[in-house]
Amino acid sequence: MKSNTSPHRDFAALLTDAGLAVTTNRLRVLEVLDGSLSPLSAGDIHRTLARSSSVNRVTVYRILERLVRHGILERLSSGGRAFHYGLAADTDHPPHPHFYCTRCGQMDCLSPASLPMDTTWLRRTFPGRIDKIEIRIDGICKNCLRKMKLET
Amino acid sequence: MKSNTSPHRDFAALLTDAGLAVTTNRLRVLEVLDGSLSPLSAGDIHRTLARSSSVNRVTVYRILERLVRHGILERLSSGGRAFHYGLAADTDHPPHPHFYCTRCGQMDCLSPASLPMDTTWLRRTFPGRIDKIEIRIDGICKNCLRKMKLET
DNA sequence: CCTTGAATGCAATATAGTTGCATATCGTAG
DNA sequence: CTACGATATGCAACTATATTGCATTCAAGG
Ligand SMILES: [Mn+2]
Ligand SMILES: [Mn+2]
Ligand SMILES: [Zn+2]
Ligand SMILES: [Zn+2]
Repeated sequence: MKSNTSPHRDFAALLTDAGLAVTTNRLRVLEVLDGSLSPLSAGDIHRTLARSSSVNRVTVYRILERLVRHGILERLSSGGRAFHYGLAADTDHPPHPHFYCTRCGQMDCLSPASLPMDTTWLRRTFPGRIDKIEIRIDGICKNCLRKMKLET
Repeated sequence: MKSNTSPHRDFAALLTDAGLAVTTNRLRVLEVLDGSLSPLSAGDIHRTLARSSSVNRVTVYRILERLVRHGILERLSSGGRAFHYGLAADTDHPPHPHFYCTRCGQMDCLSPASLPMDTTWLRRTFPGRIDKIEIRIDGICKNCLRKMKLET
């Protein structure tokens, strides 16, 4: 029985299909990201993994890089200095904008419908190759706004 | 006589109006960005300035940070590791998406009309504070595409 | 099991940006 | 015009994030 509310995919198959070895570290990275509501930085992921068992942070960087290059993860620039990573868009997880809180560094997924946009003209007329379109909203998240009020 | 095709603004006045001291370095940073067709990284700007006279790179970082905080410049995340800076949007220079070439690192301004989008619903319903909306297209620029073909 | 190429760990290195503090410059009051 | 206080700049050290080289371990196929 496979739940369709909790979207745990078969990550081993996902890796195999991409021609990648199935290793504990790769599965654990994917599980962390799958379990997260929002994209995480390499540091976030490394800290999370390190709580259950030791992984080298370089390994985390290499896994992320590799999974991004195979289209399994997507890498988002965050408005801060660290990239954030999330499961790549696919049929039941369409591309969407993200919100980045410049105070706490938290990144959130927004609904795909929150910022509707038509890319067909751009894609038809742009003279280079388009690989990705990234939309990021920067600001202060709800939680931080509340904290800021309390502080004053 | 003031040209209206070549958009050299009175940067000294711009600084004064913002309550900032008018220094040679600040004027030179603004001139470099005004003369550039596309947003530049702090490193680009520093190299350009250093060709005519010596400036410390820390000074460039501090100028950029300050001008961004006063709304004179805007800071764009680039898909790579370095931020890029350009003159902030205003009435005759509306916000627009940017293209980032992942091969040569060049960033280009796109026409504001190239990716039309309606932000009103998002702005009305988002529970946090929205400071900026950034749209970036990543890919390979025309020039790099040509070079890549020649190489193969 | 064995073999082999890929994955991982670890140390060193790279890149971009930041901080502390001393000195130089700007803006203004006299 | 000059002097003074505030701020900008230079320089060195430092931080945060990511990458590279190389030795060791592990996964996948026979
Ligand atoms: Mn997302
Ligand atoms: Mn632009
Ligand atoms: Zn926040
Ligand atoms: Zn290019």
